[in-house]
Amino acid sequence: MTDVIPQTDPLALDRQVCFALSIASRSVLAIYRPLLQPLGLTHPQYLAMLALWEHERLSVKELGELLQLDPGTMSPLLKRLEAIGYVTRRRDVNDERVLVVSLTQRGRALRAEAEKIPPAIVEALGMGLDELQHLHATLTRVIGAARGAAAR
Amino acid sequence: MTDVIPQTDPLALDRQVCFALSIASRSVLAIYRPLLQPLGLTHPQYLAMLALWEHERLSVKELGELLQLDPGTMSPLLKRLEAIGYVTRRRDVNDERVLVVSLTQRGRALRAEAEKIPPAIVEALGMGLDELQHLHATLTRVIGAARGAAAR
DNA sequence: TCCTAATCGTTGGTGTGCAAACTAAATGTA
DNA sequence: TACATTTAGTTTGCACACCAACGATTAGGA
Repeated sequence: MTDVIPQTDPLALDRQVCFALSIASRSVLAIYRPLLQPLGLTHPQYLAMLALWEHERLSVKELGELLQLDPGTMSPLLKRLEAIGYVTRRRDVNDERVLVVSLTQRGRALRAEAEKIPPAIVEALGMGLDELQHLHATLTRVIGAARGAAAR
Repeated sequence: MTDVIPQTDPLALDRQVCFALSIASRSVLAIYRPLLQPLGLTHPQYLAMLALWEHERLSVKELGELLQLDPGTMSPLLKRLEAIGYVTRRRDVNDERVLVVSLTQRGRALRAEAEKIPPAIVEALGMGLDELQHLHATLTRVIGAARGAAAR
């Protein structure tokens, strides 16, 4: 009972879940930033690399679906990854509409560096693994609920 | 036990908390968007209005601290709110460095419209209030942990 | 086969977020 | 009082994130 005065205002800033969600997301990204900088990656670029380390080659559309990002967001992002030299972008031979993104040798090699990041984050956050797993589960439920709402 | 094959790869995309956090944040914001559009507000602008409905008048610095946003982000955002006609921006008479942001009549009146939003969100998400409160508490812990890490 | 519709990615516009350089104003100190 | 320092906002540059319009390609149907 930290609040003597009951918070009844549904518009109180510190009661908004969306507000907590934005800040939490930005705060956690801020921890990644210095760790990703040596790799030359931003956080969305890092997520794209994670997807490629898992799948080796993906179309822009598939990557966008995995990361839940617009093609208009993916397109320039992938061009930057290509400019750095971590991926190649080539039209599919069987369907000239689709652009296949593949890892370069340098992109594949980067994985070894990236493996240091998750433990560094956990260490920096100072939260237990069980707690983080629980958070992950909760967030997954929110994502499901939000996507359900969007579909309606 | 949905996973037959144990997920041991710490770089698996769907195990990253940062990934879940980004997507959850964006997914929830997507629910706000159509609700805020009639008010002519983006989500960050909505958060600024929440702060002003609570405090009536705030300096740019104070607003930035409340919303955890850069002055470089606040500055153009507040100009847009002024252009719409919801706030005024005036230099403080006692200290010409600080810019005081205050609500206009229209800005104050908007609150009545905004009151419909939180229940609409809860309804759309279809999650229980207790569940949302629990999420809020968890996010608050993450924010604290992340801010602690940043300070180190 | 020809034509319409659907698919895939790109481009341009707007609005954040963050960092760094900059201006104006106030503060503290010699 | 004069000057260096600090503080508050603005501006610029870059990278998302989303939307709408567009061009190229493919698939489907008359």
